[in-house]
Amino acid sequence: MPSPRPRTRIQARNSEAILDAALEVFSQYGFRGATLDQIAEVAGLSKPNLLYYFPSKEAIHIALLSGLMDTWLAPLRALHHDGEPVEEILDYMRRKLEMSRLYPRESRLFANEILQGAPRILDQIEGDLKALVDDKAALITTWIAEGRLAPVDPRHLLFSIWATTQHYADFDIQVHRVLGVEGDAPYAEATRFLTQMYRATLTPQPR
Amino acid sequence: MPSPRPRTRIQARNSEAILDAALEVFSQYGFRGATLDQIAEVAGLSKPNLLYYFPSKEAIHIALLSGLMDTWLAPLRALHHDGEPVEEILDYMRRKLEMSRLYPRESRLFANEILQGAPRILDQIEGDLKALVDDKAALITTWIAEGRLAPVDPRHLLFSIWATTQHYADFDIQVHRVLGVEGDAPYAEATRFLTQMYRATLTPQPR
DNA sequence: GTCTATATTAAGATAGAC
DNA sequence: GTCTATCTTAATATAGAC
Repeated sequence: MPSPRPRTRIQARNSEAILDAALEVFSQYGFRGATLDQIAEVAGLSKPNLLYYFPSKEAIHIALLSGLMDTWLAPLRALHHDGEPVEEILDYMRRKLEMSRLYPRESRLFANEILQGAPRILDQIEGDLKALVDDKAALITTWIAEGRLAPVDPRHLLFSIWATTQHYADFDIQVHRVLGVEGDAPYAEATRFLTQMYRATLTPQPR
Repeated sequence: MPSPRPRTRIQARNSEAILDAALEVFSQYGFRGATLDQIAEVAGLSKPNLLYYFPSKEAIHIALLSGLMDTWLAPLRALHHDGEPVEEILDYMRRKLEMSRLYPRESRLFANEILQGAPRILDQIEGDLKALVDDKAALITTWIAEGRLAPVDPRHLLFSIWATTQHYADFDIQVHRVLGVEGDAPYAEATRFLTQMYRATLTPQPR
């Protein structure tokens, strides 16, 4: 679902600016905590002009969320059966971590939505997301049965990958303050640590 | 820091009810997204009566947060040097997971505060939390040097424990919908999975 | 397409009766 | 201590000029 009427160049540019500003504000304060004044300020437009492009505050929020789930699931969709299982899952984890690094605002928007009870994406969670998880859990179960992966609970494995990777976007500020650093340094360290952890967890033990 | 003037029984009971209702609402919608009307509704009191017990919306929020950090750090403080290292850390992880199960609202309040840039607890993050993490990271480093723990990055290990355990409170609704279950069942499964994962990660490999 | 001005509702907070 | 009524500000949204 694209943003409304992006026909002329100026319309496309302003729609973009509004969605970008809205992502900034919604991802930090949630739907109800965000205000159109803030979004207009960040977008560099007047508040009525915002509502010329989108019919309401909720319409802006929905426009942001509608594309989000697909983007968020893409790394998991790319988990294929043709590679070496441990490395396949490690690649998935690293793709997810890279998403946190490149799109922290999208991660926080998603986190805010879930924290508030997922009122606008519950259907997708019970539909697309659950179906995809069921599918990939079956693949992981197959790998385990073949002895190519240590016997782990596939769904909780996926939860742990989501949790550990999204943590670096959602709890960004805590990570930086506790480490006493700025910038992307934590991501390099996290890649090493998480690779080590999941390799140890997933590598089958011949005994 | 206790809630204000809990002298008589009725005052104590109402203060309790307000804080409990506020926890419910703030943890779901964040500070700005929550309204006094909602809190009053949940508490079963009138809005002016709320403001008889607390001087402002912010005062209620601060009362909730002020005790939260200590509660949240208690499990980590209890990580001692006298046990067997792998089991000590597993115990810590399980204490943290149990906190998520028993106090999901507190976990979400904390998550909301961090997502919004931690405006009211940044000092404690850079102070108490960082100091505690530095202290326990040193302990973990010692264990590693003694060969009693696999060589892992101690701070990212702690981040991963926070992320994986808090996930079951903060993303509660997603976990339940994806698994297609209700109640505490996910916690039992998570305990098994996370115990397995951290044991594999932390057990030193003699080679 | 964009703005100023404004209508309308909701939210935080207070006054004052009981 | 608790309520109704109300003040004030802020927020969503619209009207209408340019």
